[in-house]
Amino acid sequence: MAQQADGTRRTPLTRDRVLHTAVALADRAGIGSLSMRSLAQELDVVPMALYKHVANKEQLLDGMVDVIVGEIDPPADGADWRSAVRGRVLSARRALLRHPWASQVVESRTAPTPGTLDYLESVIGMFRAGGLSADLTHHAMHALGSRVWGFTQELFHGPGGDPQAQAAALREAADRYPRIVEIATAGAHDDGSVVGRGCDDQFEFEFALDLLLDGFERLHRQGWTSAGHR
Amino acid sequence: MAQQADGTRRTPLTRDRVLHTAVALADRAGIGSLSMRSLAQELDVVPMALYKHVANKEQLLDGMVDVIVGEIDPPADGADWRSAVRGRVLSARRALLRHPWASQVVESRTAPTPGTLDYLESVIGMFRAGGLSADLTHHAMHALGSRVWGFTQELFHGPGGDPQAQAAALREAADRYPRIVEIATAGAHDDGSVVGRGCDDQFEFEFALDLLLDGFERLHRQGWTSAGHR
DNA sequence: CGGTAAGGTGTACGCTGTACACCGGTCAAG
DNA sequence: CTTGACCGGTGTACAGCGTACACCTTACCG
Repeated sequence: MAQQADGTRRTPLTRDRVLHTAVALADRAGIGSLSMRSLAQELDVVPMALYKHVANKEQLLDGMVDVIVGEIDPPADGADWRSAVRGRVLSARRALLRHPWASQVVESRTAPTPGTLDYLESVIGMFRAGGLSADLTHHAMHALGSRVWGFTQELFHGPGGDPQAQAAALREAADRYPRIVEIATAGAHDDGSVVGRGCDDQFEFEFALDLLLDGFERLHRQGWTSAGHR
Repeated sequence: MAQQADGTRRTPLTRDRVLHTAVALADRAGIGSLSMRSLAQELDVVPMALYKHVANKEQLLDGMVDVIVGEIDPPADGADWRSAVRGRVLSARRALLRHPWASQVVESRTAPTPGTLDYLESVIGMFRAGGLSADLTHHAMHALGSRVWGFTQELFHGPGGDPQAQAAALREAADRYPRIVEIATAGAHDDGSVVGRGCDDQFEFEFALDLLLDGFERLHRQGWTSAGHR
């Protein structure tokens, strides 16, 4: 045992190795083909061996989330709260985009992981250090929602197939959904002649993020409090 | 066949009956216990019978989404775009909240359903009727993201267990996550003595929605266009 | 009256997560 | 030096899932 056929000792399983291999496998093969069995095979081990390092699959996914959260850059210091938050969130976005399955897994978590709590604690700290009240910060965090993670909940982010064909199908339905078609083409590029590649996700994300941060700043400056609104 | 033991003719299966029974079952037993087998049993039919009315489970979920979308009130007319959109989105929220599993299922859809497209078409129409440019409307829709459905992507919306115990655990970790604890209690109620029931979701949702709508209105008034920003 | 199609049935397959018993190796205590 | 406990990897097994496929009954239409 702990020996391979050729007699060389196998690098032992650890929780870390399990987690990082799982992340790599999900990156390569998609989250859909990550099963306890496929992961075990990847680690050249029997499926049940994983359970010595991870309580169950849910906890495996929790651990994977924390691996990704660990890739988020530390807070920049010396910046005003607005750009500090902005920068951190965009860093989270970069981390999440590196792993296409990540947003889906983050969404599916039912309880916060330790890494998650650390991250939130730190983002909240930025608002507070900037002088925003605990009250406003509370509502700001809710307003950001999943956007703190750097992703917008896209309506229909799925594989979607060939975008060319999809665009064609949409144009075909232009009499039923004229405004969707109009909106889908608007803002996509300067020449609106082709439906083409769709719109710039990064731009859309920053647009919404800045809109929210602008709102927070405005409310902060005018000393807004939730007291009068409830 | 098509007879029950007592000889009375069984009401025949239809796509609609399948869909509505599925919704009711998910409401009652939770989305987690909705399987093709459990749904079949509910309909007093063999599992494979469902496949004569629904291509597969994904399409079943699509159909269930459209049932919920069908519960959204039609647009109010005669209102300015801002309150028209607001009202419609809040109606969507009411529909979604009636079915706790709905937001999760909506999120999991990979391609838009017909009902979904109708709804989006109509919301877009409200912005356009209010005079917003196709460009601004495009970005506005992206900014709203899943909020058009009336739900914020909550960080960790899970069962979470006893909130009392959860709050106690959080307070216990107050030295590790002091700002999270502070923020969790802030804005929850006027007397901050108890962590208690958490915060008012409805308020949080409307706060963020109004912040965004305010932003759209401001940009609209100043004739904003995305051209200069990219 | 007979053929066709629609709809409900039964069986079976491959996949999933994971419970539970087992067992070899390492290491500490007697 | 032996013994016993524990840690970590193994093997088998089970219940549940979605669903492919062949079948059979019934309703209807020419």
